[in-house]
Amino acid sequence: MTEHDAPHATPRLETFEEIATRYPGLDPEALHVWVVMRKAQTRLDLAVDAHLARHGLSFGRYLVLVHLIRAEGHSLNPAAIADLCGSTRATITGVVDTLEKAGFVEREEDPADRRSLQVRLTLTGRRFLEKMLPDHFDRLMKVMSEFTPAELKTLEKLSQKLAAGAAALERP
Amino acid sequence: MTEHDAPHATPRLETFEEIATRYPGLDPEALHVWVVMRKAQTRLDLAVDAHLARHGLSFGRYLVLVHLIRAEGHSLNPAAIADLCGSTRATITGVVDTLEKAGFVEREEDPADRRSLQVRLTLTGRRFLEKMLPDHFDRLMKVMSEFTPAELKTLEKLSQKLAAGAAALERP
DNA sequence: GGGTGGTAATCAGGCCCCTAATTAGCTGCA
DNA sequence: TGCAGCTAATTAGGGGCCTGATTACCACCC
Repeated sequence: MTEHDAPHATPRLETFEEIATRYPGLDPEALHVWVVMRKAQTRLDLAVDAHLARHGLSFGRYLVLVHLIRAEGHSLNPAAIADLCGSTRATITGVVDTLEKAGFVEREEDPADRRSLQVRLTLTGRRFLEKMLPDHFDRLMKVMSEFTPAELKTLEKLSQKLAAGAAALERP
Repeated sequence: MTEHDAPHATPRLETFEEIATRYPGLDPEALHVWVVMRKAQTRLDLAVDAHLARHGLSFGRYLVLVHLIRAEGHSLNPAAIADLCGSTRATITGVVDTLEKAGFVEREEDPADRRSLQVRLTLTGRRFLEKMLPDHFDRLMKVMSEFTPAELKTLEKLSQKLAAGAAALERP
């Protein structure tokens, strides 16, 4: 009746595993490590999001705040923030809206160019960061304390190879 | 005038880096590796999403299709799919809606329990996977070919430690 | 047999981030 | 001068995934 009632009639690939085993260039060990690695990354991502959410932050909001506190005068324009965060100006507009409502940043007109503006961390925002960052660092250090110094070096090297390999996903 | 005009008047923590260096438990090397690692993960995530998007898939849709093709009878109920994908039933409802519109899956009533249903991969869906998976595997292998067999083993081990460490982010 | 509690999927509404279109202002050149 | 083309930020609208409420149904137990 349906195709899979007669699997022997045609040499059809029936499952993911069959396709995998028949794919000539495939290294099962490499595929296994890929899956383990991606699962770990997903779990870490979720944990980071949940951790930041406890402080009322999304990752995007957190990143903007950190770039602002690092910046000269705790102040940047939206375009610069977008570049530093690797996101778009439109996204930054929304994130800054939220942070402004929370009182953590404020927008100031740029007298030299009326198209432009500066986003400045407020005192409230700075105090908030000073309060949340120790917990943040504490948790990061607890994650990283799984690794010996030698493993840290290895992790860094492998991360760089991974970033290089990501380019292979982006090609034609 | 504003607080930061008089940085010497109060021993205030002014920047992320200052907070970091003053934080007693902080290992700068570990923090550096954390940042390198997270950037690599972000880049990989974006690359995977872009690669799947070229096939018209989100990661969620891809995952549902893969679990279906692996399943007995290419068929699962939404609750099982949600468990396998690590997402909620409500999310699966939406993903299955999209896949159904594309003709890749169909819903069938479960005669034994009228609350329940089966989501089945259609022939169209299976053919689609058979066509896209070789490209998918090809790209994954290109990513993983950055690593020697020994490095793969190390990567697996470090990934597992990372997943274990993620728990440290989740605690009180 | 009829209510009570549990479970299946779905709906309603929200958050985050994206792209494309829009508005406003700058700049350089005929 | 005035206009063409660029650039800044925003708005409009959409996609993906979430939580919490809702609807329909099963199953147990009195």
